[in-house]
Amino acid sequence: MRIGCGAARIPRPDPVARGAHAVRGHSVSVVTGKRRSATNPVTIGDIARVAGVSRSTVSRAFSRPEMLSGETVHRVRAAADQLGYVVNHAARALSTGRFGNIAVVVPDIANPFFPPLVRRVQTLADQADYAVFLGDSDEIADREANLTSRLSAQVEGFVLAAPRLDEQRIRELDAQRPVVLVNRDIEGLARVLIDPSGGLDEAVAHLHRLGHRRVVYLSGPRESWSDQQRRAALNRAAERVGIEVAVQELGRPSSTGGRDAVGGILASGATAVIAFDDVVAQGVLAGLALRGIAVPRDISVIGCDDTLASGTNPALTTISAASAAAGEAAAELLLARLADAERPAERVAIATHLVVRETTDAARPAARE
Amino acid sequence: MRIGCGAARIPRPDPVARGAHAVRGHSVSVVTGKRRSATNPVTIGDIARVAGVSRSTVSRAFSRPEMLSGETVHRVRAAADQLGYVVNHAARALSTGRFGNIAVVVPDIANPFFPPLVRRVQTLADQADYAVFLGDSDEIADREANLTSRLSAQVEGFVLAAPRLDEQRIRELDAQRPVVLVNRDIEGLARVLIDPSGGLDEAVAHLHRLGHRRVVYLSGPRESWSDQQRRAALNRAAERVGIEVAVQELGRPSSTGGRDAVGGILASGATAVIAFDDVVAQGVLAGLALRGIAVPRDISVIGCDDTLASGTNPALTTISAASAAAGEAAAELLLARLADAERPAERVAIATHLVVRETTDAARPAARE
DNA sequence: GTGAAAGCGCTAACAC
DNA sequence: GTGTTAGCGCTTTCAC
Repeated sequence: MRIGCGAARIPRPDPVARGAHAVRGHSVSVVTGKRRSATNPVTIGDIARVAGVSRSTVSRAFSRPEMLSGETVHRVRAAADQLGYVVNHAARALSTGRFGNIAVVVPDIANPFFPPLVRRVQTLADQADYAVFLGDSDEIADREANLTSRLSAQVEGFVLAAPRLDEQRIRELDAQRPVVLVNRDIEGLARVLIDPSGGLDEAVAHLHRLGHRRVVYLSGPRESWSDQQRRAALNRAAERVGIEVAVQELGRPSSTGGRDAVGGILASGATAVIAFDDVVAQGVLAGLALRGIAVPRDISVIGCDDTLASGTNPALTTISAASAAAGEAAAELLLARLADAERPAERVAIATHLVVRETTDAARPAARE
Repeated sequence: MRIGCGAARIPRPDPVARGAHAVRGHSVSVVTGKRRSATNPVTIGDIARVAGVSRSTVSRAFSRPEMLSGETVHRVRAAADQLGYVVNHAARALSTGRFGNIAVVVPDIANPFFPPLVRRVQTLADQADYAVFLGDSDEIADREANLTSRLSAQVEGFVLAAPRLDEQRIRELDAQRPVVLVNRDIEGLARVLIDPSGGLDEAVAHLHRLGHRRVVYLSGPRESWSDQQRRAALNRAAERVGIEVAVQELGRPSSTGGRDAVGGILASGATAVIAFDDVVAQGVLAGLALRGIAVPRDISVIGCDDTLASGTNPALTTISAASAAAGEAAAELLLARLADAERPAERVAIATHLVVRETTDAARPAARE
């Protein structure tokens, strides 16, 4: 048994002994008799002891070094480095309310629209010393609600990308923690909106010029703001030039969904397809290929989001969406808001345009006309 | 001044008055007069007051309801629901050491190999009531180190996917918190390994059968275990059948990297290309198309990971990698470990095979031979 | 410039 | 079965 450790409670025998045994309340094999703290391997108290100062001083050395003598700061920092200290944000948050965490919630991280967005958010957050939680709602509003409420006690703010939640719940969340929306337009909230109308106007004009008079729109999820915008913008543009639009409901955007929609597309008699996104469009391409229907000879296909680059077969004409740019704008909005609570909730709009691929133009006068 | 509140310290006057003042230390514009607690809007103490029980009882009603009378549990839960209570995991962690968080760290979330993996991890974690942090190291070992150390005080464990960190630092991390590796083989650590040899054997046999005798391998990042494995497995298989392999170093896998490699590929005189992953292979396809070189007539291309489905042009022959399956296995390993600390670190292997696309077989006898 | 003490929200020995 | 008390790691008045 060790003797002579005068401290009121012996915090931690020594670096080696530390880290060896179980958690409070559990009787784990006590053979070694060692145990590390519930959370941090090295705490402010450890540093205080080594540096010969109080815990407050150590704390200040990190958060308000200007309050301390340079000498002290240096000594504390040295001790911290030596011990390998890393701040416990959770504990800090308990007293400051600042977690140093934000959350990004998406409907489906496997949908190629979102990874570039998430990546930008993560990068900017990291630069501002925030860590990021990722929530994947699987396109389900209630799961999104669970995620956000679960997370709200650990984050300072949210980026909700294409949220499926109803407006009411989003407003409630925003009342708790600052929220930045991507592709969802709620008055008074910070939001980044990708406006599809520019790209769709061009797409419709393009199709019209090529002789198409009837197109089918393969929709996205009902809850999707983007889908609503695209639908509306398409109808407006089509009406203007005298093109007829038939909508085919698809729900969750997926390649198989697009493939399975081919039957309906052909039955509709349309000569061109505009898909909710590139993933769906790619499925359509695959489905058409299976039936031996040639694109663009027999039918034209246009996607949205420009997520598949020129990788499809044939290379897909699409409408740009700039998801990374949206992620960047969202992160900036949120971080600025966290840095300055008084900042008003801004609204950022991102324009789109038609991207016609060089290799093959998916839009052509339909042979069946 | 309020009198008669016998408690040693007055916790909080009442629900309305609460939230009425500024953040500790900050003098915020008090016009609205509203302000919530540093972290949670409603705490265990609030519930205790409403339900007329002690805070411990409230706590127990959630963590160990079987200790309490059904009546009490019910009353507490009712009060909690009414107030809209959500547990503060950070505070809980401070006393239990259990955060209810895990972290997934990837080199590049925009690389299509990772989203399905991350998604599976997130889904399984969610089911076990864990929230997940996402770290994107941008392929940089030091950033990965920062992320993991930053996060280690808020998570119970890590999934490190294709980590770029050196073995030593990974071991140190694992000593702090359980780590599960994906595509990195470190003895004694839990890991999920996708074994490329099956698929590469098939690919090489396939190419050999078609008459190819010289292939170029477009490598991945040096730090990548997967790349090392693929390189080695390819060399073994090639040697066996008498095919010559030229390696072209590429670093970070990207479509543009693949496209820019085309010059070197052509100069090498090889008749087939095996790329580190599908993204690179797609870039090669694009680069070849730009030069008017036909695949598979003039040269054959095979990818890895099967991340682009049949969306490339022409549809890409590739080697399966099952990133979702890897994510699932990794999550299971980690969650099992968290539920039972005594569990040994397992090693899971995932086999691969060659996926020859229906539309067009990218491997053919080279015309230039 | 630095230390003592209280407290963030929660859990867990230890009474009763 | 339930309340009391102490304490997780950190910050922050308030003294000195």
